[in-house]
Amino acid sequence: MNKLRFAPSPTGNLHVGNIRTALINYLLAKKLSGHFMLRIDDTDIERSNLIYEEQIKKDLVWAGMNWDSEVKQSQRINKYKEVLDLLISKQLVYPCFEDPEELNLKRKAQLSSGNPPIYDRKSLNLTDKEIEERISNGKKPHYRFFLKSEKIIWNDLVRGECLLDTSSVSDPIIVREDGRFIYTLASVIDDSDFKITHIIRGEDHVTNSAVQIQIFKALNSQIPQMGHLSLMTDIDGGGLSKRIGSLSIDELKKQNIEPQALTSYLAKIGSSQNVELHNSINHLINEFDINSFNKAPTKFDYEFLKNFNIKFFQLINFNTIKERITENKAYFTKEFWDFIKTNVSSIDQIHEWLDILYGNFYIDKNNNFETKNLYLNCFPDQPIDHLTWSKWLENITLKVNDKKINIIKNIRAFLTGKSSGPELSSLIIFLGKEKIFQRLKTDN
RNA sequence: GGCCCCUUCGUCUAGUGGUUUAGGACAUCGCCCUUUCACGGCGGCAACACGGGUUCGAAUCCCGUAGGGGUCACCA
Repeated sequence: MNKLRFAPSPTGNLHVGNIRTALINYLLAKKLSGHFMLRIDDTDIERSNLIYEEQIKKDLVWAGMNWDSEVKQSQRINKYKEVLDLLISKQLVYPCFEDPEELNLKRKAQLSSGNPPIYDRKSLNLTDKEIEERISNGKKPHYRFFLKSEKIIWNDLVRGECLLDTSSVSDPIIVREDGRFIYTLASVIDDSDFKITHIIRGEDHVTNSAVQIQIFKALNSQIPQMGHLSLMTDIDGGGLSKRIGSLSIDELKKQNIEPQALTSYLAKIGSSQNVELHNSINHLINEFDINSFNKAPTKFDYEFLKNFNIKFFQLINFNTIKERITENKAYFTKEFWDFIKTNVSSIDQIHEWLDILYGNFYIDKNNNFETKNLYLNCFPDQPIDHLTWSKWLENITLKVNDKKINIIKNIRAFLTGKSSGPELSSLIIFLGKEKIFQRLKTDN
């Protein structure tokens, strides 16, 4: 059974980068007829917040992703402790006593003298006696995983063969001084216990992955297949993280970006597949190909998305869009949709047109009522059909000396209060005689 | 600064030494359709980061330069 996971930390809201990772994991899981797990990585209790957790779930659902199982790292601490003890007994993990300031200072010194800021393993040389001494003095240890010096090679699902020399990396801290577990270890334990088969995440995790491969080995666990997506940048090529705030899912919703538009874009960007609109996420699953992704960083083009989002309304099918209608829903028929869809670019606009045609739409009375009256008198005295419009227009032109285009503009304004919209020949049929008369009468 | 990755039209990309006047999609521009706007149809513009090699021949291989991204947390 193939099993993938999305593991957000509930320390903030989802942004486009996160949701792309979530989406690609989801799509690959479903493509492989596998299982998609949501794992809440809340080991950092200080920064984690239940509010974010709830919002993340809402956002995932909004985007059309449902998870098959869910787990929270904060509820697995006992398991982590067990594994830690095991690793300590195998001497793969060792206690350290430097405090953060000390490490920071050391790093800066290494950096300024042109050396890579790698931990010097000073605490590794501590004798048992020295360790006991520190502990009895009230000093609390944090723990590091001893990284064996080797070249780690894996066949990356998107980057091909990858190589990382662990001698260029510090022994990772896996337990903090206060006893809380760090992601590096917790994640491996979970991936191992829950039998995750594929780990797809951003390129920012490649070093982690190499380190974690060694931890998987230490735990005698099966190493999942790894895939590292290139990161998205902003349109100028700068890191996206710097502008996270403006690209939160919340903000996209406010900008009326439709979930299908977003996921259609995010599932294909950075790959060799063309961005096309899907009606349901199943289309995306069918087309998904992890091998089509490029190693080069991808620009997140918000203008593209906005434009694409407009197209959404031309291509989305009736049933999908109907679910989104909240007002005057009874009037939202297939006929109405086919009539209006090329003239709207947001749900709000659909609601507006429903109101114009069927609701208590208010029309400005500051119009020329002489003209209104004249037009009204020219209205063909017969049931409205597809010929009514040309007849009506003809009647008017016989009586007034005005360009047709002006008459058309006037009628559109009188009837809908707008300067553009769907063609009037159909519009008057939808509107009906009663409303037409009502809106042209000057004393209403 | 060390290490890793990347660099083809505005954007996402195809391209693995000759089939390439570098292909597609989206955007853009023009025309047609349309008694509005839009949709739709047709067409145009538009790119191999730079410099050296290797080769009969290089977007493609090698070296260098420049630029971008990532990472080097008691975050995930």
